[in-house]
Amino acid sequence: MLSIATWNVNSIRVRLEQVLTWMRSHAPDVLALQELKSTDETFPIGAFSALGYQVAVSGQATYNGVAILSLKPLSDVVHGIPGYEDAQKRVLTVTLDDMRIICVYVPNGASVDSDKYQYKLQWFEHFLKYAEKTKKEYPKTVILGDYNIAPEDRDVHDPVLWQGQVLVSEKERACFKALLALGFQDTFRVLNPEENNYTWWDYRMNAFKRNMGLRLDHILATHAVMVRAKQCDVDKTPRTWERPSDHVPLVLQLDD
DNA sequence: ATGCCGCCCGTAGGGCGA
Repeated sequence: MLSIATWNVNSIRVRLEQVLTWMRSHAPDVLALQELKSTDETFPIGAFSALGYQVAVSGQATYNGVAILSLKPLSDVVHGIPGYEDAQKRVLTVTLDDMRIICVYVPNGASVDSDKYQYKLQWFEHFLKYAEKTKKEYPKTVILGDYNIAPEDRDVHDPVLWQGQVLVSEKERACFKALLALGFQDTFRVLNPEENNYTWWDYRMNAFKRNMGLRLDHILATHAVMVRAKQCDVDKTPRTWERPSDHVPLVLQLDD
């Protein structure tokens, strides 16, 4: 078994002990992290190497920042989307054996009438080209992280309330569908066709207790990976801890 | 609803996230 997980931690400095606790009990082979809000210099590499993990990190002060932790050796580390200049650190790619792994933190978009929404859509066009190119070079590709898109109405606690809003809008969903059309599969949805589950709950309004959530974090995989996929599960437990991230881990299990 | 909560920077309160 190989387990591959993703978790938007909303500040690695604040969440370090929770991440370490979770890693000790789950022992993921690979953990992709988003929203580090940490520079490369302040990222706690030593804490993860002490658990036996190799670390690749693309940090940024205050906002964004992504990392990949792996028990197996990582190689061919690529920062960002090649050919697309972006000061925001949102993409990190590594190779593990013959598998390419892309950790992604898709822009939030703020609101559909904002410049940030336009940036999100434009950014995604570049990301689509990168995903397509990567899949051609690596038949076994996994893209995991915080997509900031709820793909369908069943991924939204109140689709009527959310209709047309950022994270749910048709243009954003078209971006996600374009990724699927390239040959990537939404592992959670394929393996749990009937399950309603979310990966993010707002800090406000007691949203977690009321299960007012969205499914924003995803692990996408090409067919050559999907044939090994056994389970993909949301772990809601860390959201019950003191001072949690607003996102929870998502874990994909692959047969050997 | 210019709201709610949490984090960052920096030491007040605005920017940002989702």
